Amino acid sequence: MWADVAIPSGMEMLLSYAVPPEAGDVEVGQLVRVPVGSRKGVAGLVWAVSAEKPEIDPGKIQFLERPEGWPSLGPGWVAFLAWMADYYLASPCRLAGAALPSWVLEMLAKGTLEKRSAAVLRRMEMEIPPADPPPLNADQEAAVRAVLAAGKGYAPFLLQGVTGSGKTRVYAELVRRTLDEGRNCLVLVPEISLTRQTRDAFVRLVGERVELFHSGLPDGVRKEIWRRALSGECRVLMGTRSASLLPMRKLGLVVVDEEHDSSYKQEDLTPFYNARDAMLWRARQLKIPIVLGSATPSLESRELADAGKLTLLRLDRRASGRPLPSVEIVDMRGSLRDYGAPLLSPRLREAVQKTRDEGGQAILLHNRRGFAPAWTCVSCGETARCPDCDVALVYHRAGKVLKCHQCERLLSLKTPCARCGGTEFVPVGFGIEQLEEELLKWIPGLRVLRLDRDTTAKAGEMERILEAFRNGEADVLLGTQMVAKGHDFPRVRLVGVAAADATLTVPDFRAGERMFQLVAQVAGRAGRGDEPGEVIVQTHLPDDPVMRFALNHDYEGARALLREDRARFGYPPFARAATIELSGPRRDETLDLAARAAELAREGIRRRRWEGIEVLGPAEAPVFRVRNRYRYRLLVKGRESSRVRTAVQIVKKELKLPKTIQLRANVDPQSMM
DNA sequence: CTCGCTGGCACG
DNA sequence: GTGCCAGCGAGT
Repeated sequence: MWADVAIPSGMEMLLSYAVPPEAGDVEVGQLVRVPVGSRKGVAGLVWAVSAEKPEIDPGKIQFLERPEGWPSLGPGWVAFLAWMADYYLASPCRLAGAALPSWVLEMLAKGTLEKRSAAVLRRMEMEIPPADPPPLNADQEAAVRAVLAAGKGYAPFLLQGVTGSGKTRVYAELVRRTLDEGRNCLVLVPEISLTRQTRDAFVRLVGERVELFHSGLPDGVRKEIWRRALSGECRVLMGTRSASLLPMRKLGLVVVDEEHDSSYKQEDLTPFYNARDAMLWRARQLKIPIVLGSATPSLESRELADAGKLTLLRLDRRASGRPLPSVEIVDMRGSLRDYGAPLLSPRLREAVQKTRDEGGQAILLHNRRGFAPAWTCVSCGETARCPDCDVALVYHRAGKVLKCHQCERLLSLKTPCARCGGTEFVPVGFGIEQLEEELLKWIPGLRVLRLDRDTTAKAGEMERILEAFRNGEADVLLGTQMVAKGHDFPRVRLVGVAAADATLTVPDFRAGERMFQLVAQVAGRAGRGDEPGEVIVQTHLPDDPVMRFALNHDYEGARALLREDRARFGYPPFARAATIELSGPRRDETLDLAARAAELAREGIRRRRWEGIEVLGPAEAPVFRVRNRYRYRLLVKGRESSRVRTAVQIVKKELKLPKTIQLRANVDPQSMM
């Protein structure tokens, strides 16, 4: 018996090994130790088994070793990873690397099975109050019944419910029913920042242990969850993107909350995958129901619903019966001249002040880190740039540094001007630190907590800040993107968006959709308690049609408009796309290879006589140089995903790359270039 | 002539 | 990914 083994690494190929007679039968999904080159005892995952001898030099074949005490992760789970590898054009080895935590690999290599730490177990203890869910309202009841009626088998749903309509209540009911049948549940949520409170609310609704899993948790805790997922002890798992790769046993239901959220798509590290789409495949494989939920479904999902590929369930009324909060728009054109405060209009300032004076809380959102997005030389007008990347350095007043938001490199404020050597600079533009300062200046004594990547760099800081806000230790929670999502603070009466159009400045076909989702989500934050909510949106584009729809909570209107644009320009959901990025230390060499890649793709398409598929580029990436590597991109666009991916595969296979040049393929990219 | 670094490659 | 070997430049 022989086995093809994936070695968690950057390797392209599987390696074949002989199964020693004493190991008995080896199953796909087993963890093994194998020799690789001169290294012995490297961890690997059995990807395939065969009774036939592999077609390689028989002298090369070595034996694998089956370690004691490790259960198999299961052929089904490996089939899932194999689908991911195939669909997202990543090697099995990469998938094994992404899905197997580093501690598994280390313990496997060392051959020691560490025992569980009492401290970790103590930390993971939680109080489980008896379930105390409010009764389902008619809409919720109908949604639950629709899912249950689908019975056993693959059943995908899109639960479109306005903010405050009680989607969570529906999830909880479905989870309870699934647990009653002795099956386990996976609930995906978009960001770390909101997992704990969502979990706590969920525990009360379900009356069952709900494990949390995300990359911000200590290693020991993740280790224990992984173990419990695999043993089937973990009955309800709530986690972020990475939780989709856990080897959950007896899975009977998947929920993907806020399915439209872009954080489900991993695009910084390979494999580039979308956990939502991966879970759709997984649910089909396991023949179980899956519920994608959102107040503002992605155009893709909503289109699938129209096509009958997802069953649309709707919750059109708020559970409380209260109307959606009114959204007020403040025209910021001329704000600097008129108010002297570029981020804080008098209207927003008064609203914050009033909220504070009445004992309420406010959430303010501004999606720009730092104090000023530019640092400009007064003598020659040159803007300070990162030496390694093609971006302006951001002035951080709190840390008294210039920061590159691409590579996080720090530079001293004393760094002389690259053009004229000048040493005097002025900050230009307005970041979140500036809004913080304006708030403190205009509203004396205001207690502000800032939540952004810079204040939450330390582990646990995010939770601390959110907890402090929840405890009423501040009047205002001021944050970037991360405060928009799903937080449910009962005392929040006011939500303000400082610059709602900031997302539109990025050249991206999803910019409009993102702005709509942002404003709609944020609008849903206010007035969740007993107080009516107030939402103030500042913008330089008060007449933007997407903005108007967002203000009126008009999803259908926005969808119709965005859909028209996408259809006209041939973007998703009307076309499928993939990008190929080539990066290298030398500009011309990288461009030559990118051009060659484009040629190969076009040639492949021509040879197959495929119509309706095109290759655009090479073009410079939006940030051309990062960490001193030049980046060129190709875009492959077509009606069928399989053809688009095949075109990319042709390039991956046929393009000979020098070691210094990197190729990264991105299937279903978040943005086109 | 040897030591040490770097790049390219194979690993079953 | 990682170790190994070849090839080359600097030092004794």
